[in-house]
Amino acid sequence: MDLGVARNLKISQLRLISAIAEHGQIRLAADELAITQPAASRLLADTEQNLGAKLFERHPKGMVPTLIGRALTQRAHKLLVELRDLSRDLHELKSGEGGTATVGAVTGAAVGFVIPAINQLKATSPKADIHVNVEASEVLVRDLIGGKNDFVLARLPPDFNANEFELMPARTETVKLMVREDHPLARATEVSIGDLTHYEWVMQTHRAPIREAVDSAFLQARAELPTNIINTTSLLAMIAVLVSTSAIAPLASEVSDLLIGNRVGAKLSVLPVKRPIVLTPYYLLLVKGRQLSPIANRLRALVNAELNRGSRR
Amino acid sequence: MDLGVARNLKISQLRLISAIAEHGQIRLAADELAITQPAASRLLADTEQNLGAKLFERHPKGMVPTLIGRALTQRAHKLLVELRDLSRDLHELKSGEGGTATVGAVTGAAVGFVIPAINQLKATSPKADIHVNVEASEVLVRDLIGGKNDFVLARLPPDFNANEFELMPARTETVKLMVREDHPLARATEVSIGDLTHYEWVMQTHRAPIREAVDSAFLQARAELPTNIINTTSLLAMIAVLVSTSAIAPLASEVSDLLIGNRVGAKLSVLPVKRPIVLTPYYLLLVKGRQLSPIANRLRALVNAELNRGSRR
DNA sequence: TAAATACATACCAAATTTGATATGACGGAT
DNA sequence: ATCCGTCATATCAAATTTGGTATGTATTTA
Repeated sequence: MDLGVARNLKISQLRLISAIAEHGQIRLAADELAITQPAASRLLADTEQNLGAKLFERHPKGMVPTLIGRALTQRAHKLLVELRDLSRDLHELKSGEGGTATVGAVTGAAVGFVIPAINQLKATSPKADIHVNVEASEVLVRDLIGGKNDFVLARLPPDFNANEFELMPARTETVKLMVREDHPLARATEVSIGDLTHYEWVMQTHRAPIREAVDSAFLQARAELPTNIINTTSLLAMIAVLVSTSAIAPLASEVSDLLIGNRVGAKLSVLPVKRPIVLTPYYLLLVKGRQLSPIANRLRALVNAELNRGSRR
Repeated sequence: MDLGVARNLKISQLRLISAIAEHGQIRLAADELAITQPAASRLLADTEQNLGAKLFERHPKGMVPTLIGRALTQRAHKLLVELRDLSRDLHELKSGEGGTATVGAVTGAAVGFVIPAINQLKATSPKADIHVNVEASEVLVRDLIGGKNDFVLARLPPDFNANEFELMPARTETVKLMVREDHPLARATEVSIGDLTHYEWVMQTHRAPIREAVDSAFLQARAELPTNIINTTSLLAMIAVLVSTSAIAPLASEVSDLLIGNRVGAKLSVLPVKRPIVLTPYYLLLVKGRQLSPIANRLRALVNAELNRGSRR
């Protein structure tokens, strides 16, 4: 991974940047770092030279971040939080604490299989510490490899080696284009993706599989991509936009089915597009050779059973 | 901020840890860092000594992360991504690029005011680059201070200094307890929070304001806290659990209103609790003295207008 | 006008880092 | 038994870092 100018940064520099932004004075920041004011001044100057940018404007009564300084301060803060959490993780793991089951799933799989399995597990073990991550496959698989998820229901991104994983029965996921119930196109008998270019859209940003699947559908239809788009990952925001505008939102079919199904009954409709928009299949993935906690193993077995109950599509 | 053992970490160590985990061999990791294998071996050994933990098990054919090593690898990766993004930010800002409007809002405010304002902005500037962060207040305010959000609709957490902000008209947010439409308690005329201890719950983890408000309501009623809880931040997961179990989910009243209102019409009900569960008021917050981009200023004005249209509560 | 406050620069010395080469230990493959 | 591949250790030297003290500059305050 190319870190650019950040490759030479030091944690002390991040701490200084963050402390100056917080206190507004380098003298106070120096105190926090337990160094003298001249040492802090030089450290800041060195940092600015390394980065090639002025981070703070100097004033008689202290310092104020520049625009770049604000951006850097925000990043520095995130980094420091991450470092603190790294220490905490380390401490907890050394103590033999921290036993949870963490399962990751793409949205459809979360709704269709993971939640039911968790509900079953909770029936017998109501106090089990279960965490559900609903994310894109790339994030899920990377986190699986990185040990953050115990197992995941996700697609296998192309640049990952399938041999590293145990894969369970495949599932195919499709995308439904949602609109509000009284949308101009809600009662259309059939629409082509190309007809939808000039509508408003609300969806995740680029690189989300759903977004790529939608972009791909436009390209395959040789149609222009939409440009009137609100970017958000929040389902809530999407629903709010859908019911108050003529926007279109692409959602996984399991999500769509949940929302407009009898149990929830949201007043949304699915556009009948000529060619279904299909996402690549997803799998229950585990890393070969990795041991799971007993609770994670039980949850995996329950998810597996849920997958096997439904017929293949 | 106390970084614990992480205070002495170096970026080269993070890169090494991440590269070893990725490649499985220290020789290949050394290649990636452009250092010799013995240098990498010593760097790893020094890192393990500093952290007081073994990160990798050595084998004749390479290395495998230990449990602690997996956790560290995941953190290291996050840190490296953050550093890369720091460099990218810096590069973009130096080039005069990167003009967006980023608004943060708690869930109710997002639904009630931000989405409508964005819809209006989009009507005249459909290609404006707008980002919406729906998070807890503490995250939003911290990110506001850190420059990540241009402005936010959030509560002011107690340990923040109100004088740093421009505050706009206050709003009070209440929590509604949601259940599926045919829940045993759905038609109750009145329930006490204490009656709900032994039901299943699905909600965010501790420290989320909604979770704290719910915990507080139980404590004020001198009732036991529920223990049968599924932890998730995903609204989708909550809805899925609600419609398939007898679980209760606390949601902001604006979210609740959106879901069960005429426009969405989800088959959920609100439990009529005797004492309303109230969250602290939230505000439109900006940092004093900070300049916003023109698009961010316009969005703020529109949000302000939305706030002023509704009557005070 | 003098004092106080805040940041900047110069210089110094000790400690640490950084990366190399040379070589050893260990386990697996042939 | 030998060779190969991978990781570990020892040693060295150059460069860099780290933090200090002393002092300077600029602005504000009393």
